[in-house]
Amino acid sequence: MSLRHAVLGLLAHHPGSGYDLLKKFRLSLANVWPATQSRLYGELGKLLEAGLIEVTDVGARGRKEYAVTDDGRAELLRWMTSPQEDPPFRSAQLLRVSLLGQQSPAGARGYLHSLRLHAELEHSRYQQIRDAYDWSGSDGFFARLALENGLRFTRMEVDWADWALGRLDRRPGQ
Amino acid sequence: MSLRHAVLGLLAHHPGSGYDLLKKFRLSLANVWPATQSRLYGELGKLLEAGLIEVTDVGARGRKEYAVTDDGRAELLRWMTSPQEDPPFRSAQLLRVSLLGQQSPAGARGYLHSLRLHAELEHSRYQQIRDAYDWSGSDGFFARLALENGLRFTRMEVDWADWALGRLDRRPGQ
DNA sequence: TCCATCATGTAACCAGTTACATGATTTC
DNA sequence: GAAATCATGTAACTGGTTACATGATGGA
Repeated sequence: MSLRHAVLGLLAHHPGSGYDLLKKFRLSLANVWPATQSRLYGELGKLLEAGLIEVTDVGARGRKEYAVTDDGRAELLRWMTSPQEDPPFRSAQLLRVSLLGQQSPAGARGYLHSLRLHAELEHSRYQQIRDAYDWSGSDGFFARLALENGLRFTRMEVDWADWALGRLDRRPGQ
Repeated sequence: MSLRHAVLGLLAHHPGSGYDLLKKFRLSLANVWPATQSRLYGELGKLLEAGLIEVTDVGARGRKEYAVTDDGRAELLRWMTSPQEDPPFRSAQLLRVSLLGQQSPAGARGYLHSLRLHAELEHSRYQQIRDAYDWSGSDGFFARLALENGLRFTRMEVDWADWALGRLDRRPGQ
């Protein structure tokens, strides 16, 4: 249940409409917690019903501006220190690796290669983001931390794939 | 839609009942693609209906032994080279980091500390698994690759947390 | 005989996806 | 006047969770 908290966090930073939030999800939060438009509006409705946000303004074209309530801010802080309720870790990539024994040796090698390539592309994508922005503002500080995590993660994936490919080559028996 | 492929992969390796599979999910696959009992039985039903698996034996206590069909094997191979249909990446941890600006500086530091601690515990848990098993068999080869990914990931998280904490300390202005 | 384990399922609910639907306002 | 953008929503479906429910069998 984290889309809820992403919304609370964004609205705590600055009030806005569903449409405004959607843009933030497409930009800064896309690599961390992507959200679809329909889901976002649904969650805004639930948040409103639960009293965690409120409508502070209704503008042109039916635009509703939302802001967090005190209850919402409390819920946000509660969640901040509750990592135990996070969704369990799942990785289709690692699942494939685990099941690679069902593949031909060439297929297995090919998959590890494609993982390596993908990680490398992601890594340079993150590098571009890093180099394109000015992170000195107070706004960008924590986004920069998250980005660094992405950079290091993709770097790790490339290194790991190299290690795995090496081990596969030196594999005893077949 | 990957529980489906986890099941196909396990059954392709060796036929078995839902109960058998459940044990494998609790042991080897728990860190990669956890599954609940109810979901697993549900998926077996769907797989059967779709003709990707078949019942090869009915034993005591209503035990049904399943095996993959040719269609199932084909589907497994198709999925193996289709990473584009994987679920989108989401991380509640990184979402928290991104929203850490809503916290007090002490709260932010505390959260990064707790992340570091958690990563360290996970790392030593993986180390214990690595040291407790004999990975030389053909069976364990790919599981060992997945485990190494976990080891490197948790290592990366610890290093990243240290880097982030250092940056937080040296943060200009407040 | 009792307990652990084997063994399978259902029901209610929550989170997320894709596709569909509608209409107002601004800008060229 | 047409097109882009602003703006909000609904419906059908899939995947996942927790909790509930039931019963057989083997060994102490």
